[in-house]
Amino acid sequence: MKHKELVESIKILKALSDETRMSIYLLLLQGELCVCELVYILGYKQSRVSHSLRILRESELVISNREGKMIIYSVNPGLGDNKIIQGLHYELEISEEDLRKYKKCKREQVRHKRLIKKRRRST
Amino acid sequence: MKHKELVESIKILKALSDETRMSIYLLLLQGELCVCELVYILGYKQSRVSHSLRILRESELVISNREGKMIIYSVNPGLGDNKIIQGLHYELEISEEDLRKYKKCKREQVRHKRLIKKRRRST
DNA sequence: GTTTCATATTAACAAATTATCATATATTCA
DNA sequence: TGAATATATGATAATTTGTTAATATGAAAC
Repeated sequence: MKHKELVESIKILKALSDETRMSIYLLLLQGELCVCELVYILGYKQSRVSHSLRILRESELVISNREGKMIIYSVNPGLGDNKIIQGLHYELEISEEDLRKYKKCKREQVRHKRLIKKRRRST
Repeated sequence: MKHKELVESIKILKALSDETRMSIYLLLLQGELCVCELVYILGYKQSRVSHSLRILRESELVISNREGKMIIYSVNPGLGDNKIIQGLHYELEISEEDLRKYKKCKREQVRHKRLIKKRRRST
């Protein structure tokens, strides 16, 4: 049925037609991130990020993988040959501020430090 | 400012992330149409079509031109080199039913008959 | 086992969106 | 001028969406 494809595409468009979710998506385009890194970079409440990620997941724009306590999100490679997505990647760019924060997050190794925090505290 | 482009793109995505508006847009991709033709094809209330067209107009996805009593809508040719739009055109297709109705509308010359209706009646 | 940490989920609420009805505007024709 | 036609607009109710606070889940450390 042709109509189903259309509904799927509309779901993708709707998922990205929100600044919160678009910011997250553009960040994930830089590389995979766990939820706490996204919270760190964007400064949003954790539940806000989680809800947004759920919608991005349900539209199949992103995928997730558990790694221990953390859940790592990344863009769905299966959508690589979708022309809408390709156009989007060509046309849109992460904001300068988000990129700056992303780099800071990586420089400070936010994810890694969380992983070893417990260990340090217990010694 | 980079951010403004992002907001503009999100506006386009939002405008198309609705079945009513997407149907209208895909129909206009077939060729320009007046409001009464869209109402004829889609079977929606006239105000519903008008409101949808306004949002498509405000996001600059479509343009309008008055021709006498009628207002003719068409896709904005200015967006031709937008990669998102290009991907959209590649990826999405009008539904079979809408296409059938579109052809019927053209075959029956719905627009033209409206224009001459008055004349005929007055003779 | 309990505690801690990362994330998801639920519930509640305000804000935004959608479709419709009724009405207004603008154009043509007589 | 006034009637008829095509479209736009405003107001409203119904629905959906986005955010938050609070709570639940699930994994790892102890």
